[in-house]
Amino acid sequence: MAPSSSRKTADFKVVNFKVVDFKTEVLRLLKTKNVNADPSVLEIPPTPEMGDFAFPCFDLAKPFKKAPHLIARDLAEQLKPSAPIEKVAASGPYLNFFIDKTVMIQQILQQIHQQNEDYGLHPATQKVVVMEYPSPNTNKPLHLGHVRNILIGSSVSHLFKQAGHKVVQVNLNNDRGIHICKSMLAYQKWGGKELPEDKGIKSDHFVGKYYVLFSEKLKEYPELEQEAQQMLVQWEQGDKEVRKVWKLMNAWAYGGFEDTYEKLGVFFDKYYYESNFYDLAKKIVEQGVKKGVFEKDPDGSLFIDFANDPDEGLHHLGKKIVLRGDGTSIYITQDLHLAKQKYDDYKFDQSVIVTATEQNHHFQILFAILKKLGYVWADKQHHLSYGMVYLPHGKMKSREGTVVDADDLIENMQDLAKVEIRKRHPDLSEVALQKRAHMIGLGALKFFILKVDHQRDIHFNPEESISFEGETGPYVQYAHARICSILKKYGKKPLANVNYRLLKHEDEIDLAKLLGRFPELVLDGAKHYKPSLIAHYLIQVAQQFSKFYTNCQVLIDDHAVQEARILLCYCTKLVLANGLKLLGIEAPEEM
RNA sequence: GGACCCGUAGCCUAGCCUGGAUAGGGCGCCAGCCUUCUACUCAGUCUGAGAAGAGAGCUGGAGAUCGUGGGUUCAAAUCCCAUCGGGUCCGCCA
Repeated sequence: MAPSSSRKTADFKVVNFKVVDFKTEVLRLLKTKNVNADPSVLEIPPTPEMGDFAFPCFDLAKPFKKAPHLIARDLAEQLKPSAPIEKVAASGPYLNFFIDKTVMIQQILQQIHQQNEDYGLHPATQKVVVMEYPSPNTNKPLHLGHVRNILIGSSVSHLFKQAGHKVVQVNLNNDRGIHICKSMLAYQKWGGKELPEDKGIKSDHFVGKYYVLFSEKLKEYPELEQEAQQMLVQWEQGDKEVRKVWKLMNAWAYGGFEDTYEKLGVFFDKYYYESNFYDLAKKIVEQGVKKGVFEKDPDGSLFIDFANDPDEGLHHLGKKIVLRGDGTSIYITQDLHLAKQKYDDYKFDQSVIVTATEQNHHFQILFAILKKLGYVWADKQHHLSYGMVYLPHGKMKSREGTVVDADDLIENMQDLAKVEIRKRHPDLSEVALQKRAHMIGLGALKFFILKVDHQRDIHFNPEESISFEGETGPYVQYAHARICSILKKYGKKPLANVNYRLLKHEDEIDLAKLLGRFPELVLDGAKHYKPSLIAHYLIQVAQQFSKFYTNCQVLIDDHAVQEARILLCYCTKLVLANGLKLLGIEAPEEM
């Protein structure tokens, strides 16, 4: 059995920094002329020269009985801006607001400096979110699909935590069933007393080897299918010998999984085991029969038929068996139970399950059934699904052995990173090289996968991902390392009370404004389950930083300017590090 | 037969939920800038070529019928309908 995770969910720190909300100030000013608006209508103008916030006047056309551009023009004349709003100007149908740059930059940089690694963390909401992923089968090692699953699940968990929610990360081990018996049978027949350590193979790969062997031998001995079925019956009857092999091989699988989880930097708060509840699951179905949700087929199986449902929108879901005629449970039976179990355990406000899009239909039915069963929490479930991951040579296929193994992939990425690092640092020690290769290799992989919207298919390109240029993890990491190098040269602790008036170059202003948007990006990312928003934001920050750095020298003789720019660098570094952390990526001090 | 997802420059991608100002990035391509090194010519300077960048950086340019057709709207990449192309699913497998 896998050890239950020793890691506790992080405690929540109270965010108590008082921030001047510029949007509120803008709305307050508008209200002086009886214009009531919601913060969400305020836009950010396409270019900074046009202002900091824009209020579109289209909606006022009807009540004011005037053309939008005239309303904007008149309001611009009538409104009397006061600090921190400097100016109001009409631009066509838009009313643009200019905030005092010094005040704005000071607000942003001071907040970042004060909150430090908590910048981006929102006040606790008391909302409990259960994240379930990657829920592997224990008959083979984790593959490329699991990698995407894990990266999304883990990153969304981080986002929820930063948004102030309490997150419980759970992992269901699909540890029983015919597929498990297949690898067990193959091991019994052809494995001898062989142990993973004898062969020097990672233990989960060792298990996977016998799963593949089963498929191969099946061509020669078709009766194996029957034997595996027989083994499953024996397992259910508690046959000592079968259970012994089962425990042994599952332990090997778990050992390997833990290693892969650790390499990917993920931890779980709770493991569920299908074997613990597969036969309890039928109870929930029995209750459904009493409620009249499920019907009985002549052969004894239980089903639900949405085709006759009063809700026409559910008709396409069709008929679904929920319990076999012999009383044994199937996939959906167990998921019904697990959903309830998770609620009983955590009383969640939201439950998220991460799987590939091929299971969309399954979860539609699952959620529909839970609703029929009358659970109040049925609507609090979310299926977070993701598209395929393709490799340059084509789609991965588990049956044909072209599947890309997670461990191999990780190792490959590290090797690619090593080559890049060696090019630049021929004399770096082996230990340091290994450490950097891990940071950069994994950073490249994670960033490449997470920057793409989860619904899209990905064509993973290892060489492109590892590049230090373009929209890549290493590019963002590099920006971070560069700043660390500057701060090191500076040699002192960056101060928060600098002369903010000196940060007046447009690249300085743009960078500071961008940094100020991080907290809202965290909320957006959590709301939409989209780590990709963070990835794209980080690219923007890294680009803007490079631009600033090119045009504004930091380490210069003018102490006051130097201090101000150092603070800006320091805050940029914090945002990059905090953002990368949301993606599960390390921010290296040197590369 | 039905359901869902995707379609944005040669390639990859953001924006779509919640309609608004020139559809934002990246790769590749073209033209430049900064720094260093190497080699060559030369008295030296200028210039040329190549390589590189712990400032792996920056600037500019070319490149888009937002799959197509219709509708709603003052306004559509965004909403609605239809259609085409790609993918996934519709199992008493998981």
